[in-house]
Amino acid sequence: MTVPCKKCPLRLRAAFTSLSTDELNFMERFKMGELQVEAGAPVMLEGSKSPHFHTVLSGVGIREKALRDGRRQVVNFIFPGDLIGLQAGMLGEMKHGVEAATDMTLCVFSRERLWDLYKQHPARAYDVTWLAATEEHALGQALLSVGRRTAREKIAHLFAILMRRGVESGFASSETEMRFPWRQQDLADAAGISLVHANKMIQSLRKDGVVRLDDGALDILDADALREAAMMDDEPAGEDRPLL
Amino acid sequence: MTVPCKKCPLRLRAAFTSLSTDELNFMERFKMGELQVEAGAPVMLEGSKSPHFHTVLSGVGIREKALRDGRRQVVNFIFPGDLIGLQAGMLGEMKHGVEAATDMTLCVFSRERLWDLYKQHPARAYDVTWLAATEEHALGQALLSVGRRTAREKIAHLFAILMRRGVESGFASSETEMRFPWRQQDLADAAGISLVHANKMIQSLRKDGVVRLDDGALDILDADALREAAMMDDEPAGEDRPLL
DNA sequence: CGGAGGATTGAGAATCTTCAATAAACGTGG
DNA sequence: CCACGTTTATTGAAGATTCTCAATCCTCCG
Repeated sequence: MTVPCKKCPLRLRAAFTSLSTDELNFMERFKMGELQVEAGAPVMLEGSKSPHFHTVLSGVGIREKALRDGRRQVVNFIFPGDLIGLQAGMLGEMKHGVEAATDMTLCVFSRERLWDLYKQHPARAYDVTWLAATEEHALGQALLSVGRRTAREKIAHLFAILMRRGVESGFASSETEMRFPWRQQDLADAAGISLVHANKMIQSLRKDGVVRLDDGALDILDADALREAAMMDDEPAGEDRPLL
Repeated sequence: MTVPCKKCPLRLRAAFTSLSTDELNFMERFKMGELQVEAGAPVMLEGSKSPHFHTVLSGVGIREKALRDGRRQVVNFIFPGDLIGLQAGMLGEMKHGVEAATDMTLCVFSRERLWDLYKQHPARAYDVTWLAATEEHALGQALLSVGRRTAREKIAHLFAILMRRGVESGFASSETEMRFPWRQQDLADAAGISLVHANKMIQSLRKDGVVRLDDGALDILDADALREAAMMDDEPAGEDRPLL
């Protein structure tokens, strides 16, 4: 049994802007169903040409790309409310793979009707572009980090970013604590460093009392120290994020 | 004297899709003027809140971000036809700076009227999203490169990507030769390596007869060797790219 | 109990960075 | 036309960071 858009639990969160009744009705016809994916399983494969795209209803995952010899880069982390597969919708095929880190449930939309959305609901089309621009911003941040931060700064930055996204999306259980289903290998591949070295940087942050990370949970012990270790310039809190 | 959209020289290129008369008229009212920027000068500053955004009519440049201590990452290279400042339009402020590498001339659009575009010309709104999605793809590629390629592969990959963009946009003078106004420091900052090491990797590619780079010109001497050195999987040629 | 996946640690090896010096190219003022 | 300052390119060498290899440990699960 699928959740009707009118009762979408994500929409209750303050972080998402609200839709008119008319728009909700459209979305409801737009929505083709739901998709369940198990932790560890692929959601979409790099290069695939799915006729669908998705919004994450619950759970988290990663976006990843690979070189032909297998070297892997985690491009981004996925949280509830994120749009998946827009690239396939616009560009014909997925330019990265998506993998579930926890069990995930996804809203399934028809790629064909994306065009109807643009024609009939320009405000929602605007939202789609907003999401794409935000995604672009996130990738730019990641690129700066991977290109110019030291290994320790990269790991600290990842923790800071992940926690922020967790809080914004409601995935985190508090401002400082969050379930952490990702492997150290995922962190290493996101930071562009080796697994061994990633582990050593995590140890360093632990030793200095900046974060705790065990039993699949992340705990920010000293937020200021973390920002410092991550070389972050404090950004103002994000505005409301559109949904679907 | 500014170029009317109807006579936009870029539109003549096969790589750009064509607009209806109606749309051209709209674009003409949308366009507020032209902007000239000298080589080396900033086009937009990171964090700025310009009421305008732009399409590049001629010339090339770079997008860059910086850490607060000055470490710089070149996020992307800009070619004719590229959209600049969409982020400021959607997100309120520029998330990266833009700098001219050659003299550039830009089309100036009003940020406020972007919304009118969405309401009145959904097909063009779709194009804007297409451009954003393509940009996102490019950043994903860059991230994979910076995170997982070796220094030599990174430099080779940059040459390959730059040449491809140059050819697609008409900036390159042939399939293998292109004016190259960027400094080695820009390449290093794009690859996420030091200037000294970037220079050594360039030397290595020269020594192996892969590229020539001097007098401000890049010459691909052996395209296959370049793809090999860059660890590229050959992508099919890009489809038509929308303009404005 | 045995196997698999993940985390941890030590150590030598490589890649890459920083420092430092020189060379080449170019525009400016005299 | 030349001297000079500025910017960019080039090269060598020492030093760091980061990587790879390899072993151990731990937890979970059938």
